[in-house]
Amino acid sequence: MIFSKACEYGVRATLYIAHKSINQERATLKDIAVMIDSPVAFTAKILQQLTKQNIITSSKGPTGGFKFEGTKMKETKLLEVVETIDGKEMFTQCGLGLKECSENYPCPVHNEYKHIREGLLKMLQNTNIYEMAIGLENQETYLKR
Amino acid sequence: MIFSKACEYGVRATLYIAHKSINQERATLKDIAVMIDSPVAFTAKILQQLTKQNIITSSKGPTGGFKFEGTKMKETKLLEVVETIDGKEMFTQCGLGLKECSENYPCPVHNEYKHIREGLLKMLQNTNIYEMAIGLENQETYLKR
DNA sequence: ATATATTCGGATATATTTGTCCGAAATAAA
DNA sequence: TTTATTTCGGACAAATATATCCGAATATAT
Repeated sequence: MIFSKACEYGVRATLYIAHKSINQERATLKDIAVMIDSPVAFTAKILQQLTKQNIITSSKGPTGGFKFEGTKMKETKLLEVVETIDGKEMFTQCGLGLKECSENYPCPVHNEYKHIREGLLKMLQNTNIYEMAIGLENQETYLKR
Repeated sequence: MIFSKACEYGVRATLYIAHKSINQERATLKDIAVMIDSPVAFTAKILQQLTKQNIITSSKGPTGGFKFEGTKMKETKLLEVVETIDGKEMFTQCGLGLKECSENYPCPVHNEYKHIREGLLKMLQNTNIYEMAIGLENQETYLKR
């Protein structure tokens, strides 16, 4: 509920692609959708966003698909994926929806909410794609069910 | 973005009602909508939910409106308001949308996300309506703009 | 009694998110 | 060059969230 459905699919797809890239394999849209259990065409749109942001690369035709280029996977944080799909607003906006909420003009939950928001941001900044893909590799973590 | 728009309005309305109740005054729908800057009819629906949950009470007719009964305001935590409107799912669901995500079958963000979710839950459990209404009373915090 | 002010509840409208469809473009292999 | 396989992009559809409208029910005061 913190992340949109699109973002959930996006992160799962990204991690699956990373997992494949570690083994020098491309991931096709069909493959991805099956492996992360997501709607194919909707997933395609999300992958296009990630491709435009140069997080992943795509190629068409047979042998085409999605992958991480070079060391990109090790340099990319979860935050970049989330921001590409859900935007940065969730890390800046007021918990009660006020436009002008700030230290000088705080809403009633300003301080308490700020900590949550910052915790989330730090978590996403500190989590990198490669490390999570290794967890998948070792079957310590999963992307569907 | 963590809370729905309905929930944002609901919390703001609740705090305004609490603020009025401290001064032994009722809050009418119109009054509330103006003071928290929310759409009137939509706010009405949300207040009905809170009334059905017995968080606030309502009365019809002239002199009618919404208020906190007796010591209710001091006993009510922010969590109850949020759960009434947005449900409990946000405190239990997987960050990547998996149905069966758990300690035994974790998604790649399971542990990291768990801390965020629990932090949010604790924050909402520890925040009570009365204390926040006092902040409004003292003009240390605000409900609109 | 009547008029007035309020909440309640159902139907409807609008906006956004989620999801689908399909033809075009690109690429590789036969 | 043809065929097969893939992503791309635009239009469309469905589901959900947000918001409005209006008459009914209720309560108060005149």
